[in-house]
Amino acid sequence: MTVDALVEATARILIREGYDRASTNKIAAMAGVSIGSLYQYFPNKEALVAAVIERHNQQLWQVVQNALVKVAARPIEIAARELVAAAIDAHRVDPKLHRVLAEEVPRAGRLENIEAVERNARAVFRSYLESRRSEIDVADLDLAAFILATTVEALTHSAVLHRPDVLADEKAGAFVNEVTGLVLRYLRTPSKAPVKRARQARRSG
Amino acid sequence: MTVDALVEATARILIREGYDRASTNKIAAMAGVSIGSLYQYFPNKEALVAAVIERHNQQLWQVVQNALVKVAARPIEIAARELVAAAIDAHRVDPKLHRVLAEEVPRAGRLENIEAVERNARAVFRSYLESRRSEIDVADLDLAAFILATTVEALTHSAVLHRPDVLADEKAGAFVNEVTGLVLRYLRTPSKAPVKRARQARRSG
Amino acid sequence: MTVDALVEATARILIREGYDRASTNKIAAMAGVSIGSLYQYFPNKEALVAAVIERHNQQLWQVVQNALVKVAARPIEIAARELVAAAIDAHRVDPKLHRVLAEEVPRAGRLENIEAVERNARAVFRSYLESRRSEIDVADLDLAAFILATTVEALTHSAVLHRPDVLADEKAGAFVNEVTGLVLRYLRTPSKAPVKRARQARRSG
Amino acid sequence: MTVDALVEATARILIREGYDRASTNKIAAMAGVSIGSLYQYFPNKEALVAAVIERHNQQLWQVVQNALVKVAARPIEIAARELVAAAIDAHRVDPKLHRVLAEEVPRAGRLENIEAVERNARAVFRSYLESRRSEIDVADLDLAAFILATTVEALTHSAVLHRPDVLADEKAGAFVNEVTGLVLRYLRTPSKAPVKRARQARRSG
DNA sequence: AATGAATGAGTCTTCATTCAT
DNA sequence: AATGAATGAAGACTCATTCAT
Repeated sequence: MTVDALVEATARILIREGYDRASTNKIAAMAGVSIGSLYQYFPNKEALVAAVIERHNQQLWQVVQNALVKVAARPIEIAARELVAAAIDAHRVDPKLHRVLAEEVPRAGRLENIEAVERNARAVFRSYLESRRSEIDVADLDLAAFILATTVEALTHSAVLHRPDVLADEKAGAFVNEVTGLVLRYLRTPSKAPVKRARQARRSG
Repeated sequence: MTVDALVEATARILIREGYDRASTNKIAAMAGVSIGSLYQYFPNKEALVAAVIERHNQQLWQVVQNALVKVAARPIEIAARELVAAAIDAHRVDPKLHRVLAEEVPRAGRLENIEAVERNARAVFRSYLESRRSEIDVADLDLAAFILATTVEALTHSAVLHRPDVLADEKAGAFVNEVTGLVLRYLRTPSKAPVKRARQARRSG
Repeated sequence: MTVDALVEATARILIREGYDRASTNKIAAMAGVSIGSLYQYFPNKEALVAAVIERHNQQLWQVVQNALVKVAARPIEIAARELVAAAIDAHRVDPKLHRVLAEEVPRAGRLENIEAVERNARAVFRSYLESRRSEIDVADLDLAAFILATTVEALTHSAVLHRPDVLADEKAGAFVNEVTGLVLRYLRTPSKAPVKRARQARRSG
Repeated sequence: MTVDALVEATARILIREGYDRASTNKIAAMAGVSIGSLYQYFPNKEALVAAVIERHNQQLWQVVQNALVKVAARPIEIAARELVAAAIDAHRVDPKLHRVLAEEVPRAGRLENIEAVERNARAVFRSYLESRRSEIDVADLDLAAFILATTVEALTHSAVLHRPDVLADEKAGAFVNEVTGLVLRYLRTPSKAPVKRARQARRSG
């Protein structure tokens, strides 16, 4: 299928050349398709990249979705660990592409959906927390969902993309343990009274 | 003079147009300087953006540095809260610029130093943890430093850049509390035994 | 089509403007083609000029080649005259272009083949001399080939490009006679003993 | 003297960079002078190059002139050899610069005097031939002067600039012998009757 | 549906030259 | 006299996009 070849070629070129050196001509060439055909299926370059994002998101979502389903009825201890592992797997789907999408593609126009998966995951994760309300000890469920989703995404992203050492065979388990522990302690330990003289975050110019 | 105007103009254009629509001609125009003058001070576009990154990093570092100094001899409870607040302040130095640098500028060639501050902060933060070794309960100090620095960066980044609601005047305190709590519980609560049937993160293709 | 138009336009612009005022934009305009099309067929300006040189050399070579073939089996007296005439004809193929190529185009990179024809001609001419070894009286065939080829090239070049008077209808015959005479006397007259007190060419700094 | 430094720097840059990569800024820098000062002494780049040509021609002329004076009253056998040697010496004054001037500098505007020396030499040489009219056997003195001057220039130019092998210590004498022989035979041997069926040089398009 | 030649606005960059100090 | 910051026209080249076939 021409469309598939083009999306695949776009992904490969994005990885090889980076976002701003990726040209539609190179993409068409790599797809083994004429530039004319490219424009028969995609109105412009943005749409091409959007399709890549779409496809990549779909794949990530699959991984996360699977984990969420599997874990839906399990207690938090199990769920946390499983979801952390799933987050790592998700980042491993196509790390190089993920890096380019995360670090180079401008979130403008049709391309603003790069973070769609994260939003999705956040929402579904919030639902999960809600269903486990009794087991956890947090004041603001929304805030907790935001904090945990962001944290787990950042840690697994960073580990997979920038710290391969942390995920080396013999250490990966420890990493998962640590992140899981971070999550669980946050959800279950009653926080101590806030420090008295605590200052608020200052406003800057 | 001219150099400053150019760096400032570059930052403004990056914000207004994004990385790949930022042209040296627009930058020169915005700086009120001829294109020739631009090239008298900067060998190419990359160098201009590198200077912006340099300057931005300097400013961020100032903020983080100040907090670290102030907190160097204080107990973790205080330090954690202070550093979270500092991380928020740092992200508030120039959030729009920070967003472009984080999301659009390719880390290639001279531009790979975008994350220099993060590396710096991570290292200095690790030193701090080391000095407080007795107060904390973690197995691997390096790993803990990586986890906490990444977490705090991600949370404050995300809050400042994407979730202004979370930092609204009446809620900012709660956010800082939560993040601080996340950090402290991680550092002080002995983790429970890992879940028995826990699976390791799977290797992907 | 387009390629030919571009090469032709390049030649015309080279003649009209000289090498360093010849711009790819002017060339495209003169060819009645967009600048984009120009770069679809030629990777850069150098390649365009190289194509002009190639084409010009081809034409020159045709002329010289024809003469050499016609003369291959003839005695020196005939051959010399014929080749001198051919050299004149060759320089008349496109004298203005020839002047620019000879005097302005830097022999660098892909452009170093400007003198390809001369090298060719020298080699084939040497072969001819070899085949006529018995009729001629020179010590060093290589040296003789170099001397005669250089001489005839220079004289016909100079006459065609700078001394039209010398080639005026009623005088052209005399010029050919003279050059032919120069060549034949060199090839056939045993040189007298070199002057006794002759000094060698001095080395310079 | 600033002027001298500039002319010298221009020559050096011409050699190092070629004509069209030679910029006034580089020249000023190499001369250790500000670009402003450069324009205090030379109205434009052309004038600078003209000065280099001027100076180079002066030096060449010196060499040729000396030889001509020394030889003025000597018989042709001596003179020919001496002048050939002088021509070699002249080309050795600054061969690299000579090459650039000969092959890259456009003979336009003020720069058309590149060949001034050759014209000079031709004229003076003609005078010499005239003074030796009785010793030589040529029909047209002008033509003979043109032919010999062009020939000797071309051969010594080519040898010095492109065929160092021909001027290697042990072979230089042979080269001078050959060229001298070429000249003398041309001047003294009565030419045989022109070949009967000789065709004239054809007119080309 | 597919092709690929053609387009031309727009990009980065150079460089001869000016002029206020 | 000297400086060198500033200028901006102009050049080489790229690339998203169109359209006739």
